[in-house]
Amino acid sequence: MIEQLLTDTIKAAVKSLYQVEANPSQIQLQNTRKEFDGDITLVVFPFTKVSRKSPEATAMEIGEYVKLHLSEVENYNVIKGFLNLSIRKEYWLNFLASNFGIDDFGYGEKLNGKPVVVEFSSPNTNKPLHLGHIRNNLLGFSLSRILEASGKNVAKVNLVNDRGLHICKSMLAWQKWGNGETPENSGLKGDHLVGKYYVVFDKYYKEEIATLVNEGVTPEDAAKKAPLIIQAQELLQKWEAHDEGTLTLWRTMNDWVYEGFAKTYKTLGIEFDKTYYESQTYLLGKELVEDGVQKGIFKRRIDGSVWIDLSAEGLDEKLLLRSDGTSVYMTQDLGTAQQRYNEYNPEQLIYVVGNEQEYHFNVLKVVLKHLGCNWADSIYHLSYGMVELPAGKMKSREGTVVDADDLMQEMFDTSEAMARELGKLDSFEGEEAVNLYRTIGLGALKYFILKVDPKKNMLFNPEESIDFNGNTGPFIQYTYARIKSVLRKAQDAGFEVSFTTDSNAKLLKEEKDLLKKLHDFPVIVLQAADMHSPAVIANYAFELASEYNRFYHELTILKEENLLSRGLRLSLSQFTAKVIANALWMLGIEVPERM
RNA sequence: GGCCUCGUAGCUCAGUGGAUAGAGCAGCAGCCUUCUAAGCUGCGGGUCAUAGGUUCGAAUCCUAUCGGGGUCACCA
Repeated sequence: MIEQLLTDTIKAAVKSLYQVEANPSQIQLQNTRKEFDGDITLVVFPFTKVSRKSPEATAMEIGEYVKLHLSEVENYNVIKGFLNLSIRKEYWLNFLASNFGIDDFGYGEKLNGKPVVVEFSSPNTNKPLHLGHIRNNLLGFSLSRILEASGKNVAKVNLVNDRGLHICKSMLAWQKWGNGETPENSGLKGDHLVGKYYVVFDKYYKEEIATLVNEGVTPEDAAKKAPLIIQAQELLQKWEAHDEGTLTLWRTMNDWVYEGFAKTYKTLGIEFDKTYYESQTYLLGKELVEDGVQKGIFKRRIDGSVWIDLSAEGLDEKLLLRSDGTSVYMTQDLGTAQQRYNEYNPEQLIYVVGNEQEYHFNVLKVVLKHLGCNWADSIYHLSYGMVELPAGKMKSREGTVVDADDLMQEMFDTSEAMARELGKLDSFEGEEAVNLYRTIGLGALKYFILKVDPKKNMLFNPEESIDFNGNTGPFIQYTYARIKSVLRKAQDAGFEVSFTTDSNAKLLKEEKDLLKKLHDFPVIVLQAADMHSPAVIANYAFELASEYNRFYHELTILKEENLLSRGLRLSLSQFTAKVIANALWMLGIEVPERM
């Protein structure tokens, strides 16, 4: 790569000119800004101390040395403290010739290292998936693919939270008010049906609290003493005591939910290598806690509850086991972390979980360290912000939750309506048209969510967000489809798309800019894997597509007189299409061959 | 209140130590005998929350303040 050659040469230049060994961090290379001549720019301010000369004079000296000693550098110019280096067109042409046939261009070398385990989705079985889960699922899936592309061995795992008080609430409500309703006899999707009874529980629970408050009970006490919540707690105890009737109902209702989830995941286009269920792992956590009590790491209070005091670490006291012996969230997570370590011995253990659980993961790490698990440092919490609606936070009780299934359907419908309006569907028939608007609708949704930095809260406006123009997934898909169309026409006209560079080929400024953009792709992938951010890939994909679209305007390939240029442009187009497809693959977005 | 986090154009977001801070949307003005106008070109729009500090250089790092969000449960 040219960057390495430049770094080495600049290092030699500094040594020869100023008799000083240059620190790698001092050699700051960046892409030259569009408005200046040159391709790669060296910031020379860091060297003015050793050169004892003005920034301009220092840049001139280094520029002269580099031009003389590195044949790839054609020329240089100096503006203030910036040394702009022009790279010979042969370098770019060779880069294109040697890479445009490589299918996995941009992907890192496949390393046979320890696996990276990525946990994402992690749904509860008491309600259907909503917009917040969509952000989680898309981030987790895309992150897995980026890591995979960077050469890692990735295991995508899902941890279904299928037990706990919240599930008992749905079960209780169904027992009381369900009248035997099933997905079959109601036509409701299983997860939606169970979610309905979760809401029913909440409704009657609220009523009971209100009644108690009217009788003079404080709201806090009312919330604890309402008959429904007590019955739900009893149900949880029966569950943990393996009561057969409770277990049967629990299995039945969970199966309904899983059937619903499977459909949602399929529509969203994500899958997992392995799915864990908390009902099968929480006991491991209890064992760990008992172990900790034996070793004196945790303390058991008189009422039977188990705690750890983390005030020395600046955290609070934390409950690890309830006084009635049932496990809490932390108990389960300790167990699943240990299990994952045993099973995978991972290089890194990534959890894609919302930022409201940052405290939880800090505690998890510290508790594991108290237990002597040095591998706790390999835990990384990819924390993402909430998705907000124009009206504010999503609240299930107020019915402001954007349901995942509804949202995707709406995206499909809108993309179909748009396509019809633009006349895009005219040459498509039946299933092909259906697939197209699903691909585009999903592309719009995925890109919209992934282009935002994960750690930030983001706003989702249902009316305005469904956009297919500008910085959107469909724009990038459109660019890809257009390139494919060009290539088809060229091939039909008998032009060879395979190409070897000829130093006589013209290389326009636009072509060079596009090549530079493509040239950066492998670095972008590594960067995104490092900072765990699909947003880096998404924004790159848009910039690349924009660059090509502007350039496309000038193309007129099929009318071009100069055959050499036509060959260059066709291969440049093909290469661009491949990089776009690779970038979109990492985002989990499909590319349509025509649209 | 303690801790964490965010604050960039009317709106949604990039940029996280370098040059004159960028896109898209919205607004205005143009461009379809060319491969596909889901596109392209141009115009207007900024005290990078505020005040200090660090340095050759700060939207970016540090401190304080203001504002939004999160968290500090025998919920998950």
